[in-house]
Amino acid sequence: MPRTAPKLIPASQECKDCPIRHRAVCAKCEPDELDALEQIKFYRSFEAGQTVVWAGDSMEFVASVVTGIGTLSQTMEDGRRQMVGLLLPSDFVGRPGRDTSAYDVTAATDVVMCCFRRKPFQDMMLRTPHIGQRLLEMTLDELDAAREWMLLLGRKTAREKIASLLCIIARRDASLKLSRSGGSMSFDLPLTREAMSEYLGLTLETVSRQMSALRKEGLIVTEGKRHIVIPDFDLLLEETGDDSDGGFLV
Amino acid sequence: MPRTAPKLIPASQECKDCPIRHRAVCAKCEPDELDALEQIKFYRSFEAGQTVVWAGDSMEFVASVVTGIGTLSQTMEDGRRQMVGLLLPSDFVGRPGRDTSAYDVTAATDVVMCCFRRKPFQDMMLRTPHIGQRLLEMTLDELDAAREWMLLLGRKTAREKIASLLCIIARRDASLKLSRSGGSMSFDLPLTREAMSEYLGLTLETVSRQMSALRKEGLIVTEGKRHIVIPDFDLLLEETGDDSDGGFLV
DNA sequence: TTGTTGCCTTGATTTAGATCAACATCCATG
DNA sequence: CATGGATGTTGATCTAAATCAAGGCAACAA
Repeated sequence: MPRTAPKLIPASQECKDCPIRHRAVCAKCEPDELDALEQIKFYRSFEAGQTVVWAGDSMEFVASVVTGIGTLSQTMEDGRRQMVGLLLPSDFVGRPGRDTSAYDVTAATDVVMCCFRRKPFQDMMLRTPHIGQRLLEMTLDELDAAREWMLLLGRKTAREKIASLLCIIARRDASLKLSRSGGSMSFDLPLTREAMSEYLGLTLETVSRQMSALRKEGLIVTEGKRHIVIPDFDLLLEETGDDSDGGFLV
Repeated sequence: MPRTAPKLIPASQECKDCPIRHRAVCAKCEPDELDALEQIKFYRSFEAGQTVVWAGDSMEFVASVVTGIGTLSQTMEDGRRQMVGLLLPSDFVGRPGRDTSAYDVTAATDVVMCCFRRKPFQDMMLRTPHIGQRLLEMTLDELDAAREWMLLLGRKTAREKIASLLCIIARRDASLKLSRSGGSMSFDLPLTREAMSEYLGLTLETVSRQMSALRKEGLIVTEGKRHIVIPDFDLLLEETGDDSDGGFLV
C-alpha cells in the first residue's frame, strides 16, 4: 500500500542548537526563527495512564512528542471508545486555529512533550511558511495512516488486526531498530490489552485470545506480559492481510 | 464532537474571474496567481461508475471536484474493499509531492473535476504560501472526518452506521439545503447499496435490511430506490449514537 | 413481447466476535 | 507477608452481522 512513512528529518538538517530536537516543527529553521520558537516553548511530562487533555477542554498549546507514546481517543455517550490516533516521538499534537481538543489525549507510557503556546505559534506559522509546509506533510502522512487504519477497522479479521498492530508498532518504534537482527525483532508493547482493543475496535478478551493464538503458533514469543519477540517479521506480515510487499515499509 | 465542518470560502472571497469557482485552491488569489492557475488548469468529466485512477497508477494532476460525488477506496488482495474517502464538490483530490494514487478513485455519480498539472501546481505552492495554508486547513478537516469515520467503523452498530451515513450525506450535500423545510429534508442517495456497504464496513445485505428497518419505523421515507426523505432529522440523528448536540453540525 | 442485466430485497443458516464469568499474576502498600 | 487493585487469560454462551440462496423490479435490447 502506498502509504508514505512519516519522514524523519535527517540528522544533518536538525536544529543543533535546539536543546531538544523538535524535528516536527523546525526542520529548516533559521537562527532567528529558532529563537522565536525557543521563546514560546516549554516542556511538560506525563505519567503512563495520565490524561493530557479531555475532548472539549481548552488547549492553550500545540506540542511535539519528545519521548514516550500517547493516544488520541473518542468516546461515545454510553462509554464505547475508539482510539483514532497513536502519538510517537516527533508526532505533532493539536490543531493550529482550534482552541479546544477534539479528542481525549492520553499518555500510554511516560511521555515528555515539547509544547508551544498556541497563539504565538499560529502567528509564527503565518510568518514562516516552511513550518506550515512541514505541518502539511505531517498531516498528509497522518491522513494516509488514518485511511490504512480505516481498512483495518472495516474489513480485517481480529487475527489480521492484531498482526497489523504488532507490525505497525514494530515498524514505527524507532527504539527497536537496534534490537533487530536477521528477520527477528523485539520490543516492549507500549499498550495495555485494553488500549490495544481500543485501537483495533475489538474487546480486550478477543485481543487476549488472538495474542495467545499467535503465541501458540510461534508467530510471536512473549517474555512477561509486555515484551514481544517477533522471530520472523515477514511471517507475521503475511497474517496482516496486506499486500505482500508491505507497501509502506521504508 | 468538535469536528470542524469543511469551511466554504465566503462568496465575497471567491475568484470571480475564475470560470469555475475552484474555491479549494484559490480562495485568496491575486490576479497574477489566478493567471498562473489558469495556465495549468483543465477539466475532466467522468460517468457514474467510471474509475478516475486505480491505486498505484500514476496521476499527473491534482484536482478539485466541481460537481458530482466521487469515492476513494482501498482493496485487499482477496477483494475486500473499504471506502476511505468521500469526495464532494470543492473537495481536493491527490497529494502534492506524490506521483501515484494511493487509492482507487471512482465516480459515484457523474463527476466534473477541475484539474491542475501536478508539477507546476507544486511549484506554485512553494511560491504562494496561502495555497499551502488552505490545503493544510482542508487536510486537517479531512483528518477529523477520517477520525469520526474510524469511530463509526470500529464501534457503531449496523443501524447506527446507516443512520450516520444518511445524516452525513444530508448535511454535506449542498444541493439539498434548498429542499429543507421544518425538520424534514430530502435528497437523492448518490451511492448504491454496495457503495454504502463499502463506506460502512458492512455487507450490502445488511445495508438493505437496515434501510428497510428504518423505513418500516418511519425514520426515513423512500421514493423509488434512491430518493430519501427524512421527515425528522433530529429523530434520525438520535439513531447515530453521536452526542445529542450533533457536534459538527454547522 | 420476451429475455437479459443491474440493483435491490428478503429469508434461512452460520459464525466471528461479544458478553458474562471465573481465575491467575503481578506489584505496591500497610 | 497478607491484602487489594490493576492487568491479563481462559471458558461457556449468546448474538449481530455475514454468508448462502432465491426472487423482485425497472430499464434496455433483441
